[in-house]
Amino acid sequence: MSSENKEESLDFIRSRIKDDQAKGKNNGRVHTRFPPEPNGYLHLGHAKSICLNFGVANEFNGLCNLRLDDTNPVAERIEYANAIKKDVKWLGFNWDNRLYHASDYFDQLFELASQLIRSGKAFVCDLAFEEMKKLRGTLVTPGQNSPFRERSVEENLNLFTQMKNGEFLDGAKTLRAKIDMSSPNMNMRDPVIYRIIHKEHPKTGDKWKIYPSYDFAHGQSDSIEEITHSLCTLEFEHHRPLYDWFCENLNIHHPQQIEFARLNLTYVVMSKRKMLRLVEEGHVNGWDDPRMPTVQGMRRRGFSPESIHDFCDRVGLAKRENIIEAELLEHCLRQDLNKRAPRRLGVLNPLKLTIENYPTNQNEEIDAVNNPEDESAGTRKVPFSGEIYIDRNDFMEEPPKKYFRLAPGKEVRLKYAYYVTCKDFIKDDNGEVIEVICNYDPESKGGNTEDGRRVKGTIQWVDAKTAVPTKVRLYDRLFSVPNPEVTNEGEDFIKNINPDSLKTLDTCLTESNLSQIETEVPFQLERIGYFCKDRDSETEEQLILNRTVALRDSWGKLNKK
RNA sequence: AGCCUGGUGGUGUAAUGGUAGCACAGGAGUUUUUGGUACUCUCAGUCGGGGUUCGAAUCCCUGCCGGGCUGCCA
Repeated sequence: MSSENKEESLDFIRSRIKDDQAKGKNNGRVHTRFPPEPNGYLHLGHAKSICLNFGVANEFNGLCNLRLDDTNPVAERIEYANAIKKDVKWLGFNWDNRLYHASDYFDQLFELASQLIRSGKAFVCDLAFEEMKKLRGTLVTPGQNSPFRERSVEENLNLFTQMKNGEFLDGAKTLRAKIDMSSPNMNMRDPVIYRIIHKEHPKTGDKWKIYPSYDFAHGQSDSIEEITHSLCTLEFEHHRPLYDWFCENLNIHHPQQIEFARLNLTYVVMSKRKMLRLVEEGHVNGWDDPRMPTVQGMRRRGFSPESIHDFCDRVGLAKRENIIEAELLEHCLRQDLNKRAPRRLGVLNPLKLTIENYPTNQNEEIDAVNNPEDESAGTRKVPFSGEIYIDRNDFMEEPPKKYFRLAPGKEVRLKYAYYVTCKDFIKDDNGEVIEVICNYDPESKGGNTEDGRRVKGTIQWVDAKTAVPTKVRLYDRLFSVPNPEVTNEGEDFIKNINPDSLKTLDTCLTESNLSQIETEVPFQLERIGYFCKDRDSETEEQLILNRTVALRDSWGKLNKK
């Protein structure tokens, strides 16, 4: 029954692939690819596509290639290509020996273009950019044929070879497919398939002076790699007729292009162009800023690959436009971290707490549970003494109703340690509380007593002598509105940046066990949130923590009302 | 304006002619040595109008609304 339900709830792409496989299309073979252009860093939207393509291959007993779509040397860089490979790997996917580049196929692509010329289906056009634009027509009016459309095959072949040899300047000539200038689909109005670019290519050096356009490179690369299902986002829908036209007219293996809606997330922007602006204008500290939805940013923030997989599984797959609520991402993150992240103690805004009746100069080691969700994580020793720090917001001189924490005369449990009762507190000249004086109950070691008395409040603490001075970066949403694209007249998304998306706390204290924590491996500071060590800790020679995500806070929520 | 495409609770996604379900978010509660977690309950939906049918989210017609398309970007 349950497996039946599972089958029924396949997304539209998977059910289509399943049908194809059942019908024996491509001999039941399933082969996908993830084809990023190496002109920027991967983001969560790419992660969705990666999970889809590699996931489908995995589920249908097929393969997925990684292909760098490097057909335009003007924008592309090796640096990006390397980052892409690293990110895909980090996400946990394996392309084995199937790393390809569109540029691997430049010879074959040139030959395919020549074949098109020989069959009278492509021609060299001398029209300048503006003239070509003019003749293309508009959305509602048909275009006109290029005056160069009827050149002979021989002339076309010669000119194309001359283009290849670098005998013309950039933009002087193009190779165009000969399709239909009156097509309602602009992509079919004799699209350019090769353009002249005198620019060194990261992979092929100065061998080529002409480069294939997306439409001519992408589908043909799919075909060469014998891809069966070419999954892409909705904006390529109008290109599918062209994709199909090339395969048919070249008489080559014909993969099926299927389009799906791209991922959008609230409180961020997900386009390369907009993200570039954030970086260039200094609104964030680079592509790997933990506030960025890039794979590298998320990694630095403390996201696990598993949480991203889970998210990509849950966002679903369809053709309708969507904006996923950031809360879902946070949910996936917390769910993963909750069961795996070790617990530690720390205070963000330290307030001194002195235990008056604790024996002077006594020290102890308290046993603390590493993860209540995972018994195998065991316990650790945490130093304790009569001088500790608690978090400033865990003490109130005049507590509101239902405040379970420390206040004059009230008793709380120091997590894993003892019950303490507030006897007094000290203020400075500004009226700010600077120290809390307590007595502890020696019988309450471990956090409970034989008399079974109920102590509702439990707070975290750190030992004054051994605590590690720590800098903490509290990250919040990059934008202050769910959809940053929605702006007033004359303004743009930059206006919607959340001015408080990063707050740095310099005087935090964390338990001594944190000194040997690994970079980018998240842990939980109990009652606060999940954090991980930032790589800046090395250069600044101080423990620097990034807040991955806060714990859900029903007390804070209650107070907002 | 033309062409393509889509419209199911707040959000996302199922149900393909037969009881509109799931998740997140919201609300209420139980448990709790994290105001965390877990668990329970709950709020809330088929874009409108016609038609076909015993029966329509699903099929047909029509209207409305959203997205995309006039790069030698991908």
